[in-house]
Amino acid sequence: MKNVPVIDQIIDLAQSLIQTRGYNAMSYRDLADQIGIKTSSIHYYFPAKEDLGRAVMAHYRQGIRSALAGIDAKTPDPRVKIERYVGLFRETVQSGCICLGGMLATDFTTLPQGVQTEVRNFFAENEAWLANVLETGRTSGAFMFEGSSAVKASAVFAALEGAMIAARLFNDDKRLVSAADWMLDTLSAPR
Amino acid sequence: MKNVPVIDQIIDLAQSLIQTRGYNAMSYRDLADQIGIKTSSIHYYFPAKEDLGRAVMAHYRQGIRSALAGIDAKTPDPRVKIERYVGLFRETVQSGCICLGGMLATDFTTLPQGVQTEVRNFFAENEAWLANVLETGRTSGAFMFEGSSAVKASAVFAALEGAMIAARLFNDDKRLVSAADWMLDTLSAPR
DNA sequence: GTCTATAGGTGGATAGAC
DNA sequence: GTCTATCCACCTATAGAC
Repeated sequence: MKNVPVIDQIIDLAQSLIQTRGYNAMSYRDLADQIGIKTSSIHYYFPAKEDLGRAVMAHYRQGIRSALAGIDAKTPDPRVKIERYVGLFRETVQSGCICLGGMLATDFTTLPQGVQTEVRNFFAENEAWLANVLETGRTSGAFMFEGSSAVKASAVFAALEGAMIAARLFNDDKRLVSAADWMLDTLSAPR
Repeated sequence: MKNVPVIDQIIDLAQSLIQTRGYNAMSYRDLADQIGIKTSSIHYYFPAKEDLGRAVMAHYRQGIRSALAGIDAKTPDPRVKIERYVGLFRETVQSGCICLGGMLATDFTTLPQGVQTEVRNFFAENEAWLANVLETGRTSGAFMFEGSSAVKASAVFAALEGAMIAARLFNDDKRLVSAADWMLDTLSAPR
């Protein structure tokens, strides 16, 4: 058994609740009751909900950053990279969640400004990584597409986010897989 | 000036607020204040929030149904149909909203059961229409793709929903257009 | 149908004891 | 650091006058 610091328990549970229920349906009371502390203890670490929201999104971004670095370290093949990237999404949807970024993007207008910025940065970061993979793949001949790789990357990322939302809606992760397969197929050079 | 019945004002405003802020961030007080009535008057028409939620989603579905019938009546060309369909999404995103179905799909776990059912039906209805257009297009040679048209339709719909969310996030409706262009391109006969 | 008044619950947040 | 106690704003919902 590990002795997980309370602050980490708060962040982890808050992330999970936001991914499942959304920002506005996650409350200090939910967190306190499930962790077994009082709401005032959470306010000690995160005086305002905005502080907690930013911390959760920052932690999530750091996790993605590590995962992307791991993918880059394990394979140079752009196609395999995308496959592994899709694997990250599949893990999330299999646990009954959608992406934190996708959830907060729909909650966007109700978010404190500091959280809004984190959400936009999350999107930009994913799209930048994808754009690089796509551009590398096009150069090597693994991929074939026209136009800006950045524009294509944003379309790919949005398609995955949408597929994730639909997959959870119907409790059917094949929706994510088939959407990803289609994308990879159309990005590949014709046989 | 038209004399819009109060019940219609409620439904219209509730729809707009949910599309902008989400189900849980839309309140009876918001509605009452903006319309200029009291919350108890809204409860007269919609005793529980679930009743209002179902009415809004049902009204939205009816609007989409009319729009799809209008598209079907105006052109038999599958490609043009998709283009007009995308036009519906663009109108929404240009008014600073995302699709009601997409919003409620992320709010899904917090929704009353009756609203959940409406959301699933909304997705199914759009996908069924898309599947039919895709299948017709494949038969006529306008489209070229492998596998089930229903599976492809769900991927197309999810991609549009995701693109919409991202387009609003960055206040950039070109994101929706480029995603739609890419889809139409890959559905068309190979280059 | 619309209102006043109110109930009971939950939201984020703070002061101060320990 | 964690607690008790409390604040006030907001939420959905209902009873009953008009």
